[in-house]
Amino acid sequence: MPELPEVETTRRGIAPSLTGQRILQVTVRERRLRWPLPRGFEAQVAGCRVGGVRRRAKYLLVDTDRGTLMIHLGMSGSLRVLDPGVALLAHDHLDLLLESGRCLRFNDPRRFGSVHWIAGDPAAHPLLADLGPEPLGPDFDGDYLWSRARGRSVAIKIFIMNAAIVVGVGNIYASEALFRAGIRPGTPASRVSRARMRQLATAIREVLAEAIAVGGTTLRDYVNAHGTPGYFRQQLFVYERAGEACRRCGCPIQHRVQGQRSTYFCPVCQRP
DNA sequence: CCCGATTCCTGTAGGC
DNA sequence: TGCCTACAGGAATCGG
Repeated sequence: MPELPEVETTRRGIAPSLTGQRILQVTVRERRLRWPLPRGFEAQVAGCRVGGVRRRAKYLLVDTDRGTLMIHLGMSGSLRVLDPGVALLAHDHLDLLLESGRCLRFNDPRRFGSVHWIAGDPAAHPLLADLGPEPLGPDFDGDYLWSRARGRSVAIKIFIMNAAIVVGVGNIYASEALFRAGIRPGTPASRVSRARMRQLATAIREVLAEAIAVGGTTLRDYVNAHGTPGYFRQQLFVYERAGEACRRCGCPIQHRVQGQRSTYFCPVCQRP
């Protein structure tokens, strides 16, 4: 499931094939995505020239000379750059035909993903306007996390998965970062010390950077722009390892449901 | 404001 | 073998 590292890997994969290209044709096969694709979308996008591809949180922003195409991969979405003539698969919802002859194809079985056309300033879009800082950017550190956690009783794992606090941290990397920082996922955010918050911020940055370096995590569906999986799965310490031995201390990894999400932790390495 | 619950969707896995 | 159910989850939205 695409979190920040998978989205960033996708961005790096598609950007060289898109930048400078004119979008010749837009084909929509399924409009019922997370937000329905409006009529007229095709006409707005066709004919645009791509300036570059950015990422904000888990959104991909394709900048063009007329506006910005914003794409979210949801939990099962993928974007691939394909040579002409590649056969359609189930859930291939959108194609952008490029002047190179290749095609950017959006596939999303569960349709939690979305595609928006933004005519104006992307930063002002309602889905982007209230987002917290980028975890790999200059505005994110332990002191920031600690100050935002004042008066918050919510569990620290829920807290760091809140995009208004910090973006891009999903279920996998939240569990992994909390393991590295030695913090129990259920600890109230306000009870995490400033020193621990600094460790947590460092752990979040490190786990995301390491995952990006190996192309992200593939559990089931995720593939990058070239159709290949990511390899961070073999570096996971706790996620989906319930009952298995902790790689640091050997104790069995525990599993809980927290905020309707699976959470994993080591009861020894992550003391209450 | 804060926080927990609900909702969207479909492929997969497990039980019988 | 086949049917049914539970589960996976990003994030908006709603209700308390």
